[in-house]
Amino acid sequence: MPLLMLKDLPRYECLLEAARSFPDLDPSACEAFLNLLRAGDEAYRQSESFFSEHNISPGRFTVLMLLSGTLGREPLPQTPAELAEKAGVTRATITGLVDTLERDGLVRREHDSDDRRMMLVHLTQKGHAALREILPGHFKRMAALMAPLSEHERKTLVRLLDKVAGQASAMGPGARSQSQAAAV
Amino acid sequence: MPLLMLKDLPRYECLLEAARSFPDLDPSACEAFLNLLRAGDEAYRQSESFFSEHNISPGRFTVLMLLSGTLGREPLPQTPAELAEKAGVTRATITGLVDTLERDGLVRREHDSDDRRMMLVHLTQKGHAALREILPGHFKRMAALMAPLSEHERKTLVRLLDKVAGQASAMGPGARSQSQAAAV
DNA sequence: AAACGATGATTAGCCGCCTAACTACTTGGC
DNA sequence: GCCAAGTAGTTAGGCGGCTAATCATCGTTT
Repeated sequence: MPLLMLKDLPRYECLLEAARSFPDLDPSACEAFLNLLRAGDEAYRQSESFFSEHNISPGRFTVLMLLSGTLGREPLPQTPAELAEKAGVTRATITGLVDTLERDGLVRREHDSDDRRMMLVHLTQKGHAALREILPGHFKRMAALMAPLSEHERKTLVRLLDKVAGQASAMGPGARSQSQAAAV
Repeated sequence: MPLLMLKDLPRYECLLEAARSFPDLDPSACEAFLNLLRAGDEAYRQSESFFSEHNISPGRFTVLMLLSGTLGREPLPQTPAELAEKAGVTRATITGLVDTLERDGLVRREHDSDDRRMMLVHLTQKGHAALREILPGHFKRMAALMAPLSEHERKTLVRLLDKVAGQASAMGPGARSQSQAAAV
């Protein structure tokens, strides 16, 4: 998540003191929120750093994953609109990502035969090979990052994060709307 | 965190099945990792949506917060290098952010009198007023997002996220290095 | 006094996100 | 058959991140 963010978060004690001047400041909510942004950003930068070693970006990797279908199965061509919906970005963004993936030979576009407004984006053999090369290291990196947490702690983390994500969706603007997708 | 990310994460059962084809895939680590990215992204988008109502971006907001010093205290002029270090971005990025903040009259730059290589960035009165206008709503939004979690769950979340962030730092490339900063 | 190495900030160009507008195409009503 | 409305994808421009290069400045050495 390339986004500007503080490297060191304020201590809880500082938040308590700040709450004196700002009655709307809930110290524990603030602390949790900032820690979530920071951990999410660091997790993203970890994957970004790893992907750059393979000359790909997280966004392009996600597009390749969506086109590969369920892991180990048949590639699944999709339209830019479908990719955008599943990835939670705009169709304009997908155009840019597919442009560079096509330039590098990892995907190819073709018009739908029935409706020429629509494109189908296909994973190429080269794209498939690129994924197979990247995935083991990606999974190792994920596992390494989560190594300090026990199985129980991971389940707890997922449960708490899901609560927050659910609330973000319920709060509306800014959160990604519901859709069905499966890709790692 | 404007970054491309899946809207709906794969179910744990799908990860278990995928692990058959990819021995490096640790299902619980993968699930936790993806949930962290998604929740972090949604939290970021929540704040981004809120800030856009005030014609500011999260990055610029962070710069203003760093210049305001500890909440409620005296503004604290800083150099672009200090801002970059504390925010965990490059000096080039800070140049761009300060450019637009200066254009909008929220900050001003002046050369350091002793060393003219260095700039000092000051928060203006207008910038200070903008912060005071934004902060109550920002804190309310944070509190609303974290409302589904009890105090105990928030503490647990912070503890688990801190473990992950610590591990990211230990893993090196991609993670933000340690520095001292306090700003909300 | 001049040269050199280092530092701080900025600039240039790329990438990935956005919104808004545009182009190509499809569908349905008349 | 024509036209209006809507859809899909792309383009243009802005913003915020990056790297690498450039410019201005400082301190040290000769």
